[in-house]
This record gives sequence, C-alpha cells and structure tokens, in this order.
Amino acid sequence: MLDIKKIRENYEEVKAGVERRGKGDFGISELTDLDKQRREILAEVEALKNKQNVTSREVPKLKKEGKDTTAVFAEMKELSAKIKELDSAVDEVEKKIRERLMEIPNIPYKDVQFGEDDTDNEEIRRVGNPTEFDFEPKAHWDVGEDLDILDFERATKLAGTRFTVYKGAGARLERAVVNFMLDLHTEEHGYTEILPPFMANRETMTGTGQLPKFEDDMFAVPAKDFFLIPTAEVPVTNLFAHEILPMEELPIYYTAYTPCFRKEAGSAGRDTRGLIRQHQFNKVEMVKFSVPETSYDELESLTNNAEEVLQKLGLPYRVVRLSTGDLGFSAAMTYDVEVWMPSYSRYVEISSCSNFEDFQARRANIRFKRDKDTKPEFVHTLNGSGLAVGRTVAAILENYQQEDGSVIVPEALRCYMNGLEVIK
RNA sequence: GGAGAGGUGUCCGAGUGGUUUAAGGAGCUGGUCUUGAAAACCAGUGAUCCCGCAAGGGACCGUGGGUUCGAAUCCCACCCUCUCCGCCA
Repeated sequence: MLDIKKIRENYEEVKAGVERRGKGDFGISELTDLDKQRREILAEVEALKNKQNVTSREVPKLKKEGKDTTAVFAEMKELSAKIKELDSAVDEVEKKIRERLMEIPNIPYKDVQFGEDDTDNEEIRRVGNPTEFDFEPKAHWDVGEDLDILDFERATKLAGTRFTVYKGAGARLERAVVNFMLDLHTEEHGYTEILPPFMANRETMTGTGQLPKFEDDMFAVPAKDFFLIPTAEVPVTNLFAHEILPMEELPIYYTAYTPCFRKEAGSAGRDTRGLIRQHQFNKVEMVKFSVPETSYDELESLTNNAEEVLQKLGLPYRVVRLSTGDLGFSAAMTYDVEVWMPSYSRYVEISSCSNFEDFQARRANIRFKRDKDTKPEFVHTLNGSGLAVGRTVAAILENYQQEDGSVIVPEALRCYMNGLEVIK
C-alpha cells in the first residue's frame, strides 16, 4: 500500500512511478479528491464532537443544580444526529480510499529497467555453463518415472493434474533438499527457522498483498474463511503485523520450509508436465525485516544466499532483474534466480528475491522505533525463495542424469541421503 | 462442538450510564535525603492513530454494529484466552 500523504504531496512523482509499470495509473487520480473530501468532513465532524463533549460535561452540574435539561437534550439530540451522519460520510470516503489504495501496486525502484514483460528483464550475471551431455538427455519427468521415484499418473488419480507423488529415493531427495537449504541458511547465513501455519486468514493475506486482488489464485478453505498459503512469505512476514519492533532487533532474518498452494489460474496448458508448475509444491523461503536505509543491501545479500544453494549443488544459473512490466504487484525491485533446465533448453525461475520497501509493512502495519522519542516508522520487508524445492529436484534430475538413466546425487546432499551417491 | 469465566494503559488491577478528563499499585524518568547505594518522600510518565503551520481538537478500554442527550459500563454479532465436558494425533 502506498502512503496517502506521499500521494497528496508528491502526486506527479508517484503517478509517474506507478505508470512505469505500463498498465495505467491504477485510479490514483481519483484519490486526491477523495482525500480532500475526507479531511473537510473530518474537520467539521470533529468540531461538532468537541461541542458534544463539552456540553456533556455540563449535564451533571445542571442536574445537581436541579435545572431543566430538556432544552439542552433537544439541542444535543440534533447535534448527535448530525455527527452520526457525518461520521458515516467519513467512513464511506475512507472505505473508498482504502479500496483504491489496496489496488495500487508498488512503485518500481529507480534502478528497475522499464519494460513490457519478461523479455525486457535485465541479465545481471551467469554462474556456471549450461550442462553438456554426450547423449540425448531426458526431461526430469521421464528420469523420475523411469527410476520409479516420481509418479505423476497416480497423483492425478488422487487430486488431478498438477500434483506429484514422490516415492523412495525421490521422496528422500525432496526431504534432503529441504534440510540442506534450511541448515545452510540457519547455520551459515544467520537466519532463524520458522515453521508457520500453512493456512491464513483474510487479514494476513491482505497484509502481504495477495488480497484483495489475487483471491482467484489461491485455494480457499471455506469452513473458516481461510486460504492455503501460496508462499511462506505470507505467514512469516505477518508474524509482526501490528507490532512496533525495537530498532536493536533489526535486521531480522527468518527462513521457513512450507508447502505452497497455488491454483495456477491462467496458466492452463503451460508446463503441464513435470514438477515445474504444481498446485502444491515445497519451498524454503527467506524473509527479512530491515530499516529503510539498508534494505537494498539486504536484497543483494538475500539474493546471494539463494545463489549459494545452487553453487553448493553445482547447478548452473543466472540472475536477472525484472523489468517494470514483469515486476510483481507488491515489489519495488526483484531479482529472479534462474537455474539451467536442459529439457527447456533455457534458464527457469527457481527463486524470486524482492524488496517490498514499506509496501507490505504499511498494509500489515509493521513498524520500528529508532529511539524512545521518535515516531514509529514502517520497516522494509524482503523475501526470496531459498529455493523452490520441487524445481531444485527437477534441476538435479536433469543436470545430474547419466546415460544409463541413473542420477548422481550432488555431494552436498549425500549426508542427507544416508551417503547415497547415485539414484538408480 | 457444548457449558462456564474472562479480555481495561508498559505490567498488575479498580471501574455495572454523567464530578472517570480510566482510581490505585508496580515499573520507568527526574529530584530530595545519603560518603555511595537501598529505602523513604516529591514530581513526571499513553513506545497508539487522525486532522491542523500552530494553538488545539478528535479517536482509541478485544473487534464490529446498536441503544442513549451521554457508553469502558447496557444490547447484538464475531474473535481470542482460561476451566470443565466431548472428540482427537
């Protein structure tokens, strides 16, 4: 959510910033009028409330003196009615302002390149070279099925398309990858592990920006008006909703393993085979809470933390910075980390690392205080996958496959696989 | 899921319609006393939000509605916590 004061005071700048996304002004132009209306009515109603308070304080005295109060009460009744009327007018305008504000995306950071879509993303660096094979490599779904460690068909029986059953060494590999990532981030990168609920209520979903705009992308739990989390970002970022953190506690680094649930509405027909686009997938997420002045440094180190997973697994990848046209709703700047996927003959997103600045913090009301006498300020929130687990497994199966159909277990994972060196 | 109790400021806790503008205590800050500290005493003390250049005003007693001239207080709905019962890994 953008700051209404900032829109009021730097209207042209904010409007131009949002318009860099190339999808209009998201209704910003109507906001200034509504804001003005609100302040006018507010001034009026507050003056009336003052009168009401002052007069109310007189009533006990009048009664004590045995004076007649009917005239006062009649006048007050009128006043009360007027206040009620104006109060609901304020509510109405505020509701409109809130609704508009909720639908406006974050302003892209100044360094973010203008672009239409993902083809305008800016490549920052490549690490490693695309894997070369002296045989015809298979796609990971074939590798997995041939080794009897992935079962897509039976998963379909259970829940339909876009689900997978992992079996034997496949299930073990998925679990090994989760543990490897969590251990790396907690032991070497200074993150604290969190295991949050996998469902969240509406307020929580609104805090990080999934609601109100993206309700259709999520699985709902109607019995409690909950949603299955589409990412651990949701529960972990909202841990501090409505809290004021002492400055000394920042920055806070959290990491969490959770399954993620997404409807993938609108992606019908895309990536229907394999592990790339599932309704349920595992992810290890990293979340940071930072003071504003260091948040872009924190984004660099967060991205490096994600990259290190791939480096330790020996997987080739590149880092791109999303253009304004590809940038997510809540993000001010995003680096995607993309792993080399032989079956796609291209790099495929495996992590998305974003700085949301104060956009989520304002929605979720997460603040910090520099010291006793200063006003609370909004923190900056960041998050990034560290990494998507299913896609990591897919990348391992494809990049480490051998001509005989077996798959070499990356060294970093062997201690999590009971020493297993090859899946065959 | 059923029955009961409860949710008040940084914390404990009083308050059942109007001198409550939320008592009292603890804590915190400053002071007096003291060689120093403790104790005692005195004073101050909302880590909140909104409007306003300011003076100031308004909101806020779990959340949202309602009754009333006036609500922390009465009514309704919801959320959460505790105890017991039921169910359950």
